[in-house]
Formats: sequence, C-alpha cells, structure tokens
Amino acid sequence: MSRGLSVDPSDAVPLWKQIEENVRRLVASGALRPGAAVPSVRDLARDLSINPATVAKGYQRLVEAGILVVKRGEGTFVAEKPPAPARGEREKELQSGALSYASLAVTLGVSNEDAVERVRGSLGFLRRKKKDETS
Amino acid sequence: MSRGLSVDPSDAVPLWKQIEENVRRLVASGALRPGAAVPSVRDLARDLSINPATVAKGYQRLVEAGILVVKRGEGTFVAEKPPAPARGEREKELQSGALSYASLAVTLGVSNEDAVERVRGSLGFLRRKKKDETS
Amino acid sequence: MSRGLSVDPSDAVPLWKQIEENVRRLVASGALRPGAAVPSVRDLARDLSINPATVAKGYQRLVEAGILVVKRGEGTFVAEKPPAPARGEREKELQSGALSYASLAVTLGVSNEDAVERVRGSLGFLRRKKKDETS
Amino acid sequence: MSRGLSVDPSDAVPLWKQIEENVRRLVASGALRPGAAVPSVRDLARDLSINPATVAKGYQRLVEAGILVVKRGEGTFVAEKPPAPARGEREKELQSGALSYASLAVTLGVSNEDAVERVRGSLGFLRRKKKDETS
DNA sequence: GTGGTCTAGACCACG
DNA sequence: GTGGTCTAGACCACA
Repeated sequence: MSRGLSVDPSDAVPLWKQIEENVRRLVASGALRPGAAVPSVRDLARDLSINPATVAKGYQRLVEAGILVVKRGEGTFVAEKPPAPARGEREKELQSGALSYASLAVTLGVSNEDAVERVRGSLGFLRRKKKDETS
Repeated sequence: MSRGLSVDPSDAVPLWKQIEENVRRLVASGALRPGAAVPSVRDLARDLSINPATVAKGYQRLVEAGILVVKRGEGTFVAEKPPAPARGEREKELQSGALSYASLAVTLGVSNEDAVERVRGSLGFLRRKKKDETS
Repeated sequence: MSRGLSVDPSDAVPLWKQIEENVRRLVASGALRPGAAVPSVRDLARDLSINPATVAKGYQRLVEAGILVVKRGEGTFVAEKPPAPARGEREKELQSGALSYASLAVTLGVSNEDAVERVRGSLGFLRRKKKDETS
Repeated sequence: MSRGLSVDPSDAVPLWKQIEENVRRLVASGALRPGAAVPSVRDLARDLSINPATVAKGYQRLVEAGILVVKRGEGTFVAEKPPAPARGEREKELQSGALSYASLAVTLGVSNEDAVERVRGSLGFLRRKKKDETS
C-alpha cells in the first residue's frame, strides 16, 4: 500500500483528481504531516499502475494550491505552512464544494439535518485523527 | 418557462446531466407527479437553446433509471412507481461526499462551523429553489 | 499567422507558457476581445507545429485564471468579464511579476527611472491599443 | 555569512542561477571589486548547505561570461575588466520584460499606477538589499 | 535519483 | 468538429 493512496480507473472522476483528493485527505487527517515526503511521481505511478504524467498532474494541482512543495531534484513534500487563510479564490472553491455536496444530498433525498450531520461527523473524524497523528 | 428547468452552459457539469438532475429533483419534490408529462425533447431544447440530442441524452438516463417512461407517439412521462434507490449505495455515496468536502475544508484551513454553515446555506438555497419551481 | 501567436522552441521558457503569455498579451491589447474565439487547440498546434497537448496546457492555465472560458464542444473563448478584482492569489502573481522584472532591470544595470519608464510606456501602449481596437 | 550570498531552495529559479545572479549583482554594485576573491566552491556550498556542484555551476557561468577568472591553485577572483554587456541585447530583453509585465498587470485588471508602484517597490527592495550586502 | 516538458497518438464526452 | 484524459516514452534540468 502506498500510504492509503489508491485510485479507481473505472470511476468517472479523472485519475489525477482522485490522486489530488486522496492526498488532500491524507494531509487533512494528519497522516501526511508538514514536511513529510509524498511518494515520488514514478513510485506512485508504478504502484497504481498508471502513467507518471497522471500522478504529476495531480501533484501539480496541489502544489499550485500550496498544499505541496517541490524541492527540485529531491522530491515533493507537504508544505510547512497551512495554506494561507485563503480569501478570494479558495472561497469560491469551498463554496463550490459545499454546493456540490448539498446537491448530492438533495438528489439522494436526504434530510438537511442528516446531510449536515454527516459533514459534522467527517470534520470531527478528521480533526480527531489529525490530533492523534500529530501528538 | 419549462417548469423550472434551466441549465448553465458555463457550468463544468455536462448539460445533459444538469437536465437529468433537474428532472430528478422536480420528481423528488413532487413538482412532477407520477404520470405527468415532461416537456418534449424538442420543446425543451428550443426553450433552453441547446441541442435536442443533449436533452434526449438526459431523458434517456432517466428512462434507464426508471424515473421516466416513454409512450411512443404520446410523449415522455414520469413513471408511476419511481424505483427506490438502493439504500446501501446511497449511504456510501453520501458518506464519501461528506468526507471529501470535509477534507477540502480542512486543507483550506476553514473552521468546522464555517464549513458546516456553508453546507447549510447551500442546502437552504437548493430547497428554496425547488420550492419556487414547485409553486 | 495565427493572429500574432508564435512560439520559439529554442527559448528556455516552456512552450505552454509562451502561449499563455502571448494570449494574455493579445487580450490585454484588445486584439482579442471578450467573447472572441481563440484558435482551436488543434488548429493552433498545427500552425505552430507543436503538440496539441502543449497548446491545451497553455489555454488551461488561462481558463483557470479566468481569462478564457471553454464552451464544451464549441471551442475556447475570451471571457466576457474582466477577471475578478483579483485580491489574494493574483496579488501574489502580480507581485512576483514585478519583482521578476525589477530583478531583470537591476541585473542589466538599468536605472530605476529607466526601468519604471519602460513599464509605464508598455502600459500606455497596451491601453491605447486596446482603446483603438475596442472603438 | 558568505558576503551576502544567499539562496532560496523553494524559489522556482535554479540554485546555480540564484548564485550566478547574486554574484553578478555584488560585482555590479561594487561589493566585490575587480581582483577580489569570491568564496571557494566548497566553502560556499557548506555555508549554504547545498551541493558543491551547484555552486560550481553558477561560478562556471560567470567564468564563461568573463565576470570571474580562475587562478588554478589559488581560487576564483573577480575579473579585472568585467566585459560590457551588448547594448542591443540588453535593450530588447528589458523591453520584452516590461511588456510582459504590463500585459500581466492589464489582464489582472490592475491600474497603471498600481502596476508601476509595485515595480518601484520591488526596485527599492532590491537596491536596499544590495546596499545592505555592500556595507 | 527527482520533477518538468514535450511528443505522438489513443479514447472519450460534448454539441 | 470541440476540449479533456490517459498512455508510453523521450529528453532536460536539478541535486
């Protein structure tokens, strides 16, 4: 196992995006701490049996988002500083994520409270896990 | 107005999927009752200024899902007995969506309350929209 | 000529970045107006004798920056609205550009006033040209 | 301190180029006078915690440019007569840089004054930095 | 060894 | 026709 990184080629969401989300999740949960190295592009590509360029694209997005940093010739690492307070651009990203999730919930016929509760639960799960890993 | 059906061409989600989701929502909310007719493919296409094939594709998915039925020569109608979505699948999909959104919020450095509030807001927005369409 | 778009394969700056800058320049100067179509990925790639994926990468960056918009199945167009006031993220981009230019000027042994004057001149040139093209 | 020489590993520009530019600047500003010795490759590498090969590459470029000269067995020194850069080339490079920056500013929707002010600020920052290193 | 760029060409989704 | 994704593999810059 590559530290919990996995992809599903039959999924509609692009492989590079699956990788992005996976890493995001690992960082959010503290499984990947600031300064820690993520698997090299080639290694992860081999483990997942996909093309290195695909992995690179996923990493690239995270670099642009400030989640990862590249040290040339050394590898890719989790950024030391939590990505800036994030006004503006990222505001939109979060809002879009919220709407997307809400839409899913409504489509699935779930009550507002149930939908909200699940988010609250996931947040708690991540924060708790992060605290554990950090300590 | 085509009964509250609208699409956003600049949205990342495919037009046919927007149509599918819109109809699904209208049916779920009762705005479109079992047995009711949905707009004809070419009418809706004209109203939305999009390609009829795009509308057809959205309807097609709904027919395959058992939400709509086609009566040849008469038109397309809401099925009498919309099939209940598999509980297990829904559960997993929603849970996964919640975790995904939570991870995004955490990596963006957003507080739990802010993250939850945004979902609540989005849910309210969607329900309100649905209500408008229903009335 | 593809509307003034050209690249220099022997240049150290990546082809996709050259394309990005070229388009940015054409938009800034008004040669490409809001709503106008940019050359299709394949066409431009053929004209420049480079790979479509390379062109696509350049366009992609501009889409993410809000300069271009993609209409699926139709093509790529200059965005209608001037990219949002741009606080935050783009702040950094501009600052980085300024520092980069200043560094070049200092390295070249140019006086502050000369360096500033050249920027002022270029800005004037672009604004004037834009006004002409728009009118 | 190695005479004000410093590098930023997280910067996009290659370490060897940062070194090259630093030295070039120190020479241009007079902090390093003709005939003066520059730090030895291994000393500087140790001070900066980087690979000696990286330092060597930066020095090499400067030797090729006639800025530095190597006296075998003694060390590396600032050339007595630093060659004047070709006027024409400089001119074009600077002008191109100015236009590039101006285009960026315009597409970002920034006012002329704001754009100019940022350059002025960056220039001031660099000159001040150079002065510090000189003193 | 690392990541970044580019190519050639396939396949898919969309309109 | 459009752009988006992915692959396989080459080459380069960097440490």
